[in-house]
Amino acid sequence: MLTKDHLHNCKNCKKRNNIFALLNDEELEHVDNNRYELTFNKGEIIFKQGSPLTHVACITEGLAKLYIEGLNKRNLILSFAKPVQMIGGPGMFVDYRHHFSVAAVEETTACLVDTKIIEELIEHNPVFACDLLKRTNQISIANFKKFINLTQKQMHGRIADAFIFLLDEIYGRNPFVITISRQDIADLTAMSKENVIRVIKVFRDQGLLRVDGNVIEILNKKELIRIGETG
Amino acid sequence: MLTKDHLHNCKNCKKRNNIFALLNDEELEHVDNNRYELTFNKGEIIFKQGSPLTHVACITEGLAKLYIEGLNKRNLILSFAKPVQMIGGPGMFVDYRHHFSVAAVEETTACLVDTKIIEELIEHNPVFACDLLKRTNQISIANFKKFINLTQKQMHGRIADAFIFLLDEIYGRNPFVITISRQDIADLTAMSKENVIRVIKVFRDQGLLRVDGNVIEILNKKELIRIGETG
DNA sequence: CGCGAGCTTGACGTTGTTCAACTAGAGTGG
DNA sequence: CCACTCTAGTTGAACAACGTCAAGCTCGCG
Repeated sequence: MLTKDHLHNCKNCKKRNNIFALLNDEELEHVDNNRYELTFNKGEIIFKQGSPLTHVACITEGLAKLYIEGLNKRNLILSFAKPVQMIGGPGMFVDYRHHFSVAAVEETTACLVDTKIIEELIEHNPVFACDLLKRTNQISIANFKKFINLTQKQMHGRIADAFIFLLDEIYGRNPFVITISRQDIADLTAMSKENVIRVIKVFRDQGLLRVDGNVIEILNKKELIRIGETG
Repeated sequence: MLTKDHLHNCKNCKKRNNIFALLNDEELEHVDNNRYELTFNKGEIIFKQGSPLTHVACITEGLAKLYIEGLNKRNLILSFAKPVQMIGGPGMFVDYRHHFSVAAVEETTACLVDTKIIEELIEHNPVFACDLLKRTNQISIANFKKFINLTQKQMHGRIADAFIFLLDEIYGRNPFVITISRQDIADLTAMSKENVIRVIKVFRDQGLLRVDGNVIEILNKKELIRIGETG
């Protein structure tokens, strides 16, 4: 399902990532000529860990999860990508492979841009290169926080963090309908799905959350933040 | 303790990082004019987490640990840096702060290069920029592996990994004298120092290691690798 | 000789996983 | 319209993994 009808071109695109604002018309057109826009159904794989890295993805619609396929079929969700976010592989300049998988959590459309184009831009447009380095660094910093979360907090703190994250970074309103599964929350917090459910139950009983199936309402954000901070 | 006597200049330096081979004479001289070489005693802080990021460090002698200061005075060691490795902060282009601390594990000497110089190089030398992106990506990939290690392996697997790492990446010979403490191994593997000691004892009793104070000999590397792989 | 820091050990309690069973809801075919 | 099935969610109980606490040890150093 390839189409360029939906968005006429990168120059006028309302859903393009900020980084493309750093390009001149000629460069933008070059990107435009080397992209594919396509839509993935819920659950479908966008990038598969281990496969060749040939394109970066820019999410224009929906929600995708970025996750490492670890030991014994266990996954670890690194982050999510929603519209306007770009997913660039760390395999660039290294081994040109994907080091994590990306899958659509909801129906998701993405523009795929050839990595060669990105590399050309890096080489010829220093501002673009700096911005990319900035983004890479921001991801590194976020990963440091994640390291501490996963290794030094216990379950309650990790789940509290997760719900604050889902509210502030993903769904952006309260109450919200979660489109990710309990297993996804487990993969995000590195715990078993059974314990995810148990901790949610505790929070619900304490009046911190209202949970009705997939509808979640954060009732006491401050307390959740406190739990997340103290571990 | 500032000196430039030890190494006459960057151009002839035998201990410079490969990345500087990508610079021309003029650029190298620019670096040379904006660096300080200094020596840190064992235990001394080279960079402090949270402090302003003004320089990157190139280790020319000794061994340093890079660690996040987490919750309740607990640290997490991200990696080590030994001679010829460069330590560049992820705060560059972001908030210009250090996001981890760096401390000398042994007496360590380092060249400190102003981040402004590095940024100028990135902007004017695309090959340098690409190489830096490559390094950043390699670190990201290593961090993914660390995520899986810390969240999906249990203590025996993590300790086995740690000793293989110390042998292959840090000390490079067998037997070797560890200059890091048990607490450091604990911070590296995200476990308590008591359990580090207990697992080492098990490995010793199983004939995988010989341990005499700080002298370690890997007796059965294959089995340790197997334990590390299976978790 | 005594002191202090790092190392070691055992006992104990807590945290978190696993396993098995059960439930609810969404699709599917007769 | 009703079984049937499949998946996600839920619960409880048993168990394993891991951290904490307290005590004792070793060794270098003043």
